[in-house]
Amino acid sequence: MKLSTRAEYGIRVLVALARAEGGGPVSLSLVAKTEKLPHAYLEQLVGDLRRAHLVNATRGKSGGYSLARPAAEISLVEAMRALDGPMLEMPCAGPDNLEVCARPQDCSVHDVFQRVHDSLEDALSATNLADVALAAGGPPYPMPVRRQRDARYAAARNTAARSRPTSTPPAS
Amino acid sequence: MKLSTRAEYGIRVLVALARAEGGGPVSLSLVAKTEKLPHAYLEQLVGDLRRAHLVNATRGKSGGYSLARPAAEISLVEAMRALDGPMLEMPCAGPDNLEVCARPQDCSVHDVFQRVHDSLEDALSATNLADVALAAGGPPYPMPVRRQRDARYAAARNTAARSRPTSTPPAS
DNA sequence: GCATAACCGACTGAGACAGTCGGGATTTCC
DNA sequence: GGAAATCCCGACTGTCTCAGTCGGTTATGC
Repeated sequence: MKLSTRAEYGIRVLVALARAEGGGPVSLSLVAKTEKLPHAYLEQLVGDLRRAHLVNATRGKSGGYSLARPAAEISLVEAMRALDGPMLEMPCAGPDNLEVCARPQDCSVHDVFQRVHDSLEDALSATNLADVALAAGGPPYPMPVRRQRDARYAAARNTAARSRPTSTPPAS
Repeated sequence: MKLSTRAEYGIRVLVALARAEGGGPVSLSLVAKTEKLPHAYLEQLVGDLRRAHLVNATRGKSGGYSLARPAAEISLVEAMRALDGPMLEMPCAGPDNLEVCARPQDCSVHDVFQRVHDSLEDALSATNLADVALAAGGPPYPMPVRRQRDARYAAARNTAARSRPTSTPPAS
């Protein structure tokens, strides 16, 4: 039962964005440097977050990422799913993977893992990014003040509107 | 967030043993056949269960495995730990892995994952094998009736008493 | 002494994970 | 119109774990 670095790093990025909420986009390189994480790798992860409509991207110089919705409205379960696929993947658990159980009438573990799955999901959905950002405390995320394109929760000009046929299954 | 087959199969075996409780040892080949699981692989897993003192083994013809304690006293969290190592492994979560967090004063995710870890553990420790075996319902585990060596919860003649220096860290 | 069981260590193929790399497309600033 | 900073994307790669297999040894019952 291991947590992937994808999930960890991805959530760190989201928390960073939450702490910078309202202050215009934050560049990935800044996050990478501050959190001491590999930039090129983060690009992959944050791509998933964007495709899941959790963050918006702004291209070009002085661009970066910002949360697509207020931090208080983004739960960790969304983040985890976007980053890591369905929770507790296994033939007999979770509404995510609808695989048919190989032992139909007599599966001894079906119910248990369903319960475990649910409690995991509860714990994650009960927490949102604002909570985490707040709990992280400390100084707000370092952020160079600069003219911003008034892009607070701006329309998602990326991804959604780009006529990409949204052929993006929520996760790998 | 994936559940290993180790955990799944191992718990299936334990449930099988729980359903046969009180009826002498059950051979692995029977379990493997009934549950349609690879026998050689199960041998590995059940070895871990034995080293964790969750099952007792009886060698020789008409031997097999039985639970080391009453099913009602074996929680799933024990089983999971024996089979799969610490829950929710990651640098910032759980009392199991005491790794030092790389971002001491400012780790934004420490608390969250701690909470997730705890709720996972709660869910698992709240359930014991007797519950699962009962919930599995259906007919009791198929089991050839045969003379038994009065080995209900017999002293753990294996493993523990064999002067093996117990150099068995709970998991890999 | 033979059949059946637990035990053990070594081996292996496939796939995931954790990145890296090189380039392309956008936007801003000068 | 550059130059620079950013997002964006696909391909590649080494390492490791997972899921099993295999061959052989030891113990027990008949």
